[in-house]
Amino acid sequence: MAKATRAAERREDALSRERIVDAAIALLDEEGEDGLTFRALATRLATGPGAIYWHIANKSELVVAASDAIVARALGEVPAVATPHQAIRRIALAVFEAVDAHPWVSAPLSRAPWQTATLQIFERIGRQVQALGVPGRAHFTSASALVSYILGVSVQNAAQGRALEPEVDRAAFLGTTAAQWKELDADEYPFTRTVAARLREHDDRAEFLAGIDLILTGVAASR
Amino acid sequence: MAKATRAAERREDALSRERIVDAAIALLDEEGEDGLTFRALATRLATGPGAIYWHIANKSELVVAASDAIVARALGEVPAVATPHQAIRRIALAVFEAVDAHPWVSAPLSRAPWQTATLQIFERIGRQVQALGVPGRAHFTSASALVSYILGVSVQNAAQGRALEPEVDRAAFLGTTAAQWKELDADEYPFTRTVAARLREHDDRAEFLAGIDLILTGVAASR
DNA sequence: ACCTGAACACCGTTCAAGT
DNA sequence: ACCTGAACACCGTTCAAGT
Repeated sequence: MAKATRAAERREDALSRERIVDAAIALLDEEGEDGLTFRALATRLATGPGAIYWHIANKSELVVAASDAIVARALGEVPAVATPHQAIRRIALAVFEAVDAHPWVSAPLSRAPWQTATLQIFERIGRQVQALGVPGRAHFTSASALVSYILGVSVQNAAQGRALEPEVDRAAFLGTTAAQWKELDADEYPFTRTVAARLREHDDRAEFLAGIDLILTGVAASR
Repeated sequence: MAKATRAAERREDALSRERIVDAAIALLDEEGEDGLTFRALATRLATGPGAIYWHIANKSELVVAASDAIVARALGEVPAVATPHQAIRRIALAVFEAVDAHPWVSAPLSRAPWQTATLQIFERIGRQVQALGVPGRAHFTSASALVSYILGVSVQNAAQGRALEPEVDRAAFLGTTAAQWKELDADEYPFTRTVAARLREHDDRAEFLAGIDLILTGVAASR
């Protein structure tokens, strides 16, 4: 190891990929997607914007690394449970809540497919699908469907949260949306108008898990 | 109607929201997401960038309007079919293929929830769910799950396509990915390694529709 | 090897001035 | 009412120069 490298490692304020990613996560959480700029990040790391490029290729790679870290952390905290069905629900919920807490994860998750984060979710879900005891040829399809659904809902939910003014609470928001839906054109939106009433008692997490159960029922039926 | 307005309407090169959105779609299709700038758009419309702001509030609204147009067009072309199950597959496939052909639709679709496009898909799917004859309380959950899945897969698939170099064909890409999956760490990715072989015979559309069938099986079981 | 920060080549958006 | 285009306030990224 070169002398210069060791010296840099010893300084606790030395730049590193890890420190940069951590600072990026903090910035994204505090200021939102638009808050992450190389200038703001450099200021936070007490350096110039150019320094970051020695450790990371570009902004896209930085955001992907940040989202990988969030997903890895979330999956690492999923507790072991008795049945594969329960395990799948736990993994799904962990992803949902991670994206809900860090809405900026949506962008890399839906922009960079089969990155580490997606692959980790796929792997974790896939193992439980295997454990369900369905035929081998159904494994890939079932795991893919579950992962697509999980990502789809999580991304949609995060967008919902982002669109909301912070001071508007969920109940008020659902009430407003329900009212809007009821005023839609009766010929164009008959279904939406009919289910608008149901929106008031809407529970995102419960609805999300109900969808998981729907898919798992379908998977079980393929036995 | 004011004289000035009528005069403008008569000139075939007069600016209008519709002409702007059409030009934006063309630009997005030809140059990709980064190709849409107010300067490029203004050049194409033979005007200055400021002129556009008279008709459209900002870039976000423009991209949402463009994606709404794409989805509306795609849904408008879905043929009527015999069974609700078949109809749901057709609607799903129409969305999938629209997003595949216009990958930039992904961004507004996953960023602006319950915009016109999402609502239209929800409505169309919902009507067919009603026709399936499941109990009323299951309508909302079933339609939501289907829409989330459809959007999830479509967005993920579009990202896949965008990541690919244009000259790399699908077969070669799947081969490379399968090879990469097989070289993953055996302890960390046992499932992914196992299903890697299946990737070579992977058919995106077939896999997508298999997922739809999975959910519909689950919906039917809730009767 | 790693850091600095000015500079480059862009953006979206605004706005005074025109017609 | 609608259009023009210069100007403002930013960006991500590069790179010569430093240590």
